[in-house]
Amino acid sequence: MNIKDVAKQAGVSVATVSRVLGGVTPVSEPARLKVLEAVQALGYRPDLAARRLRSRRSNAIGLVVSDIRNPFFTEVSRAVEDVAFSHQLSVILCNTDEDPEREASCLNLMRDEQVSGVILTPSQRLLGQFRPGDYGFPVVLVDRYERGIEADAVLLDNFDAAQRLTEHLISQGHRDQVFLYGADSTTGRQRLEGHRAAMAAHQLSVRATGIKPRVEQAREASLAALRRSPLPQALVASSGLVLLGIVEALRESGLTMPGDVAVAGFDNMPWTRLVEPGLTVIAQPTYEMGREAIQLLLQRINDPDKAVRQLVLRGELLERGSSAASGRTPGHGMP
Amino acid sequence: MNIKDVAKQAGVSVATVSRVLGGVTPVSEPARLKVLEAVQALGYRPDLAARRLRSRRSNAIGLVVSDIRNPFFTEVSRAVEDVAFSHQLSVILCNTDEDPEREASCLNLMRDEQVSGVILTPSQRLLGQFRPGDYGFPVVLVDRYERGIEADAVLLDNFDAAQRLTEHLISQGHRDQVFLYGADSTTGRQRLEGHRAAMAAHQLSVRATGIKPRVEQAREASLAALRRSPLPQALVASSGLVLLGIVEALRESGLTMPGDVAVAGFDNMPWTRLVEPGLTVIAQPTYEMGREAIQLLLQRINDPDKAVRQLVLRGELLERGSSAASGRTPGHGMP
DNA sequence: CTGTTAGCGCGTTCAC
DNA sequence: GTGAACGCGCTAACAG
Repeated sequence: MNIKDVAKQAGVSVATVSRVLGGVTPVSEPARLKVLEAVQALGYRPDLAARRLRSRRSNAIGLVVSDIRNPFFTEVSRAVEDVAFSHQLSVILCNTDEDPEREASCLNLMRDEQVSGVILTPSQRLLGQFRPGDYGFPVVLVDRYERGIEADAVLLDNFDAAQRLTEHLISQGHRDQVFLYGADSTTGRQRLEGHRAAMAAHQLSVRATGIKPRVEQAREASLAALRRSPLPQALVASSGLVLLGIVEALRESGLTMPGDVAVAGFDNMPWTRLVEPGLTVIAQPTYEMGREAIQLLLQRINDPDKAVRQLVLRGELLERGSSAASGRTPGHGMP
Repeated sequence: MNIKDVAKQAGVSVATVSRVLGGVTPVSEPARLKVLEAVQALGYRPDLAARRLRSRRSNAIGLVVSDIRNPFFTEVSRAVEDVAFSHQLSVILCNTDEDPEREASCLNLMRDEQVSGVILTPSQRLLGQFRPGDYGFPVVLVDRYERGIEADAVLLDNFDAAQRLTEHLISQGHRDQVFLYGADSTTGRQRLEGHRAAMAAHQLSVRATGIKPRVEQAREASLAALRRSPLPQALVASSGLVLLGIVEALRESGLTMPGDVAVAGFDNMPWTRLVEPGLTVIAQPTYEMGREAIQLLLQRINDPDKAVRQLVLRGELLERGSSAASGRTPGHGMP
C-alpha cells in the first residue's frame, strides 16, 4: 500500500498524487478529486519515513525538559503538545535532570530525528556555553536564559517577581527572611538577585541558601534554618519544589504559618491554596508560556532569519495567608 | 556525510559499516575497530529516516495518555521515558483528553510514525471496542482495562484498593459515606464496585455520585453533598483529581477534617500529607507501573506471540489524619 | 566474514 | 498541468 497503488487507482502518475498531497504545485481539479477519492478508498497514509528521507524534514519537534514531573514543565509540555497536535506535529519528549551529559544525548537524539525544532530548558552549564548554531535545528529556550544569548526565549521576569514577593513580605513586617534557591539554575539565581534588591532597598541583610533544586534538599535546609534561635520571620522559596520542601519542614517541626514563620514562594500549584492558611506565591502563566514557546518555534521554523525574540512575562503575586502580618492572624496556639 | 563516507574512510564496504552499527551479524575485530574509528573521526550519525524506511522499524514508542497533567500520568511518563532513553528509544507523546476522536488521531499518528509499540490509557469508549490487532503495533494498557481484552496491561487492583479504603473508613466510625467517582472511566467504576462491596459487607447503603473527572466537577459535587443536613460522615474520592476538588470544597465551606467530615481518596500526591491533618489515600506505585508497562512493551516487541499478561499491583493504604475517628481529633472549634 | 547490489516510498527535476 | 525517472541513506539478501 503505497503511493503507486494510489496512482494506479486514481489513473494518474505518482507525481500527481504526491503533488496533491504535498499541496504546493498546482494540480487540475479533476485530477485532484480522483486522487483524493483514491486516497479515501484505499485508506492510504503517506509513509513518514520515506517522506522524511526524501525531504530532509520531519514534522516533529523536540521537548527537552529537566524533569516532566516539575509541575511547571508538565503544564508547559501540555501546551506544547496541544499546539503541536493542531499543526500535525509529533512531539518527542526527553528528560535531562539538569545533567549536561543527558542533555547532550537528548539533543543528539533530536538531531538524529531531524526534528524541525526544539523547546529546551537548558541547565546552567549548557546555557553558559550555548551557541544556537551548534544544532541543526532552531531552539527556543523556556524558563532559562541569560543576557546576550542569540536565541528565542520565553521567560518569567524573575528579578521583578522575586523583588515584588520580597517587598510584599517586608510590607507585612517580615524583615528577617531566609531565601532558599536552586543554586544550579539560572532562574534561582535571577530570583535571588530580585530578592537581594528588595532587601537592599530596605537596608536589610540577605540570608540566602543555595541548594540543589530537590524537595529533600529544601526540606533539610529549612529544618536547619528553623533550628536557629530566634526563628527567621519568613522562609522564601525560589521555586515550587523548594516551597514544597519548606512546608514539609514546617509541618515536621510543628510550626505554623504565619504565626511562627511566614512562607512564600513560586508557582501556583493546585495545592498551594489548600495548605492552611493558603500559600502566598508568584503565579507563572505556565500554559501561556508553553504556548508562546511553540509559537515562537513555529515562526522561527518558517523564517529562520528573523531576529530572535525574548518574551518576558510578568508573574502574578497571589497574597494568601502564609505571608500575612503575624500580629493579624490567630495562628494555632498563639495569642 | 553518510555511510558511504564512513566506509571509504574505514576502507571497508558500506555493508560492513552497517553491520558494525547494527550489531546483529558478526564482524571481524579489526574491521570493527576501523569502522568505529572512522565513525568517531567523522562524527558520523546514521540517518534515522533512511534506516526506518529500509528496515520498516522505528525505535520509537508512543505514549498516549488522557492528560499528562494528571500526576499519575506524569509519573508514569517519566518512568517510561527513563527506560526508553536507556534503550535508545524515542518517546512520542500525545494527550487525548479521553476524547475518542483525539484518541484515534493519536493512534493514527503512531501508526504513521511506525512506532514499535504504544503505551496507552484508553477512554472507556475505546476500551469497550478495543481490538489489539487493529493497530500495526503492540499496545500495553495502563491504568484502564477490562476483563477479556487480549492485551498486556499494568493495573492497580482497583476493587481491592477501594474496598480497603472504605473498610478503613468504616472501622473509624465513618459509616455514612459519599463516594465521588469518575463515571466515564473504567478505573472509577471498578473502584465504585470495591466501595460497594465493602459497604454491603456492613449492610450500609451506598451514596455514589458519578462525575466527569475534573477538579471543578468534584468541587461542585462536594459542595452539593456538604449542603445536606445532616452532613455525611465521609467524602471518598475515586482519584487524585476528585480528591483535590473535595478538599477545595471543604475549605470553601469552612469545614474541617475529620472533625466535620472525614476525607479519603486515591493517589499519594506530594501535597496530600501537607494538607492538615494529612489526607488518607491509597498510594499507587506509579513510577513502578510506568516501568513495568514499558518493560512489558519491550518484551512484547521482542516476542509478539507471547501470551498476554496483565500485571495487577496492589495499592498501599496510607492512613492519615483526614480519616481518623472523629471523636479522637480535636478539630478546629469542636469540643 | 565481507562486498555488491537492489530496493524501501517518496519528492522532485526535467522533459513533454 | 502532467508523467518518467532518479536518488535520498540505509539494510538485507545474496554471492563470494
